[in-house]
Amino acid sequence: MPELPEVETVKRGLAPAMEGARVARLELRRKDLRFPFPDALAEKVSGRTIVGLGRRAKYLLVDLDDGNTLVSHLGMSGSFRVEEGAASGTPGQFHHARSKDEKHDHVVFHLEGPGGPRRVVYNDPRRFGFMDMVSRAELAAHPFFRDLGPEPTGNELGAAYLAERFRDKAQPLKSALLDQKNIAGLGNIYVCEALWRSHLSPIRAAGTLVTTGGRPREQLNLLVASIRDVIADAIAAGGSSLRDHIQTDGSLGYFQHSFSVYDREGQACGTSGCGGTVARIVQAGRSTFYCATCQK
DNA sequence: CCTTGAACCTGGGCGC
DNA sequence: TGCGCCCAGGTTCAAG
Repeated sequence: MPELPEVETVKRGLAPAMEGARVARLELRRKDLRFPFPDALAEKVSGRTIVGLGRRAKYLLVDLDDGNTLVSHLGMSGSFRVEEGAASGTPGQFHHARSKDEKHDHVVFHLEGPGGPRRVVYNDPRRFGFMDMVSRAELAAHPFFRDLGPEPTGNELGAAYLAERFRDKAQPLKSALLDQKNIAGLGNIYVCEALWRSHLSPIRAAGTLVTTGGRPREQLNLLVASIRDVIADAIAAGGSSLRDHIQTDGSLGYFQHSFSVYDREGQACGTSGCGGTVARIVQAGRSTFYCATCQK
């Protein structure tokens, strides 16, 4: 499911339910997701208070009051949902408000706070997601985060920075933008969309956007602006929902209705005056959607 | 160093 | 209705 805008949407949806709440119990319904859960994860989280939620790249960060951060990656199919009310079987007026367990519910946060008891449930059919516990002081140096490039929404990302990263690179632009070491948080959808907005071909060598002197060419400025714009637009739309919900209340993001090329093979290119058709090719084993007529 | 392909896992869609 | 095949928002690791 999740690239940066989807994880940001999840974070914003979880914040009202989780921030300031106490974890009465963390329930792990299996011993692993993509990786085994760290030792005694349930015991370490149970009883702690959540002091804040954060996001870095595609990672959701749950800051606890003991200085540790629960790090959650949603892989391809992970999602969170919030359920107000007490746990099943607990006598009380909230019982009716609680939803049924669903297939692939792997982790349940049983929370208590000013708004009453509630559950936050992590569901992940493919189990490519994972959770880990890292000391906040060591977060930046942790292997998950150590090599990540800048966030596309921040000031660090600019044409000069990308020129430095792309210089002399024969690697296709598509792959260079998917590389989390260059920019953190972009995935298949938003790379395709940003390249279309920039009129740049996904096949083109990344180094061709840099002069021999190492200066960014004008097209690199356009690429940076396109990346920023598409990410901002997607966050504003609550992310993209392809096969399932993205928002924590079960509703859908709607940026998928704004796709210009992603999953639009055979459809007309929307670039004004272009007249081309969206094509699908495979790069590094993944689908790339683009218009060969206007993306050079 | 670089690039590609397979692997991890389940489910949905489509053709027959 | 069922089967087989292909595809899927990510990341990592082996191989060439």
